[in-house]
Amino acid sequence: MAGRPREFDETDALEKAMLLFWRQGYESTSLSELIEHMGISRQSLYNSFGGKQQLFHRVLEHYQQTRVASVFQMLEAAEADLHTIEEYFDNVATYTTMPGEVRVGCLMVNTTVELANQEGDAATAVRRFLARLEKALLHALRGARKAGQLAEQPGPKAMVQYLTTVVQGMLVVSKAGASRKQLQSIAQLALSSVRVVSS
Amino acid sequence: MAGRPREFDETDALEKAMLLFWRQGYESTSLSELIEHMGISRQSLYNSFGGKQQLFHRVLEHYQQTRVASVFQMLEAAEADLHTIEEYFDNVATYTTMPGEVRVGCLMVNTTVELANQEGDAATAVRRFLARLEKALLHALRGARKAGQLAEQPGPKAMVQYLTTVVQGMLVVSKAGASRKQLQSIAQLALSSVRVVSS
DNA sequence: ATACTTATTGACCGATCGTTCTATAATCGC
DNA sequence: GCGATTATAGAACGATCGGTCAATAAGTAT
Repeated sequence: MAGRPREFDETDALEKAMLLFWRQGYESTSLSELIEHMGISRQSLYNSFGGKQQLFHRVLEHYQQTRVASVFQMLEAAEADLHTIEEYFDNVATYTTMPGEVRVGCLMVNTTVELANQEGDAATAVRRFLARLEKALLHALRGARKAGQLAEQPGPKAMVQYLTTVVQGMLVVSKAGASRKQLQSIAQLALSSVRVVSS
Repeated sequence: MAGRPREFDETDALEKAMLLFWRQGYESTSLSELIEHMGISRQSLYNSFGGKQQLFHRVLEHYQQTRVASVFQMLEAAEADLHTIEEYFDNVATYTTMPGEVRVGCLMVNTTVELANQEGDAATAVRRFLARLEKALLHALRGARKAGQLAEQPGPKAMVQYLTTVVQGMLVVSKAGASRKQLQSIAQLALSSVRVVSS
């Protein structure tokens, strides 16, 4: 038996909550701000999402579905190779430096820095995300190796950890104001250290 | 004319406040926690430091004086070269993964992610720090160039931005649980992409 | 129409936030 | 000793925090 119908779209509300958490972080975002920007009442937030922590958890899921799922798909495609990884790095350089936008960086990286050492629900989510990214990059690197695009040294696992580290560094310096050009130069350099030396 | 003397050492109190902010971030650290760990009264905090924001500003200064000044000195020494930079990267890998310790990362990087897009006092401090680090690395890179340790490409400025990016990435992944060995491998790889190719 | 279920609204909860006030204590110059 | 000055301790400030309660509204099933 159904009761009164929702007056808002849950995904819309999640999206708006995400934008707020993304900009301000978890602790700095209050419930009052959330319900205002989500356009729902306090009670509706609790009915639909359970509370701040659980809303944040849903937000992290929503972020991954809407912002990074396609990237993972790209990196994990059968034909993925070094060129795919180059494209990914260029995306990072471009997306994080959109002119006129506030530098919000990456929600997962921001959350890592804010909550990774608090052993909560978000910490494990963030760690899973990182493992997932490494897995996707590893797949693309294997494709690159088959295509003869990779240097012999170092091994693929070391390469993966290196590339993810550089990406996270890029997202931090972009928050500090690095330009798109600078980030692209950084990406170039990172990739040159895994690319096979050739003429 | 002097009044009643202080019952605490200001530097000691700053150090204790720093450890708290370092572990928990700015927003997540309350005045009640601060005065408890600093061992002073609420009013003394306001008398001596002016309030939470201004205390945090003092803490950032204290951090740089006690934690990074020696590193800058090292990198900016007249005889600094690629070996000095290697040492610096190894320090980063070691310090951030001390066994048994909570992964607190670097206070300046944490603050960058938490407050860099809020245009406050901390944002400018963090930006100045980053510029300072780049300057120090640039000096060491010039020494390395003179010693014939550097690759021709890319230019020193691009190298500097690249290295600072990798360092910040290392500090993020260390918070997510990367091991010392992994960080050392990452550091190795970063340096190999600026080192001159030789036998 | 009526019972049941769910959503919305807005007041309200105790707790804690950063900050300030008040009163007392300890030191100085005189 | 006596004001002047500064530090301390603790209560108290309004505001806001995350979270809940009670009343009302809007649907469905019978």
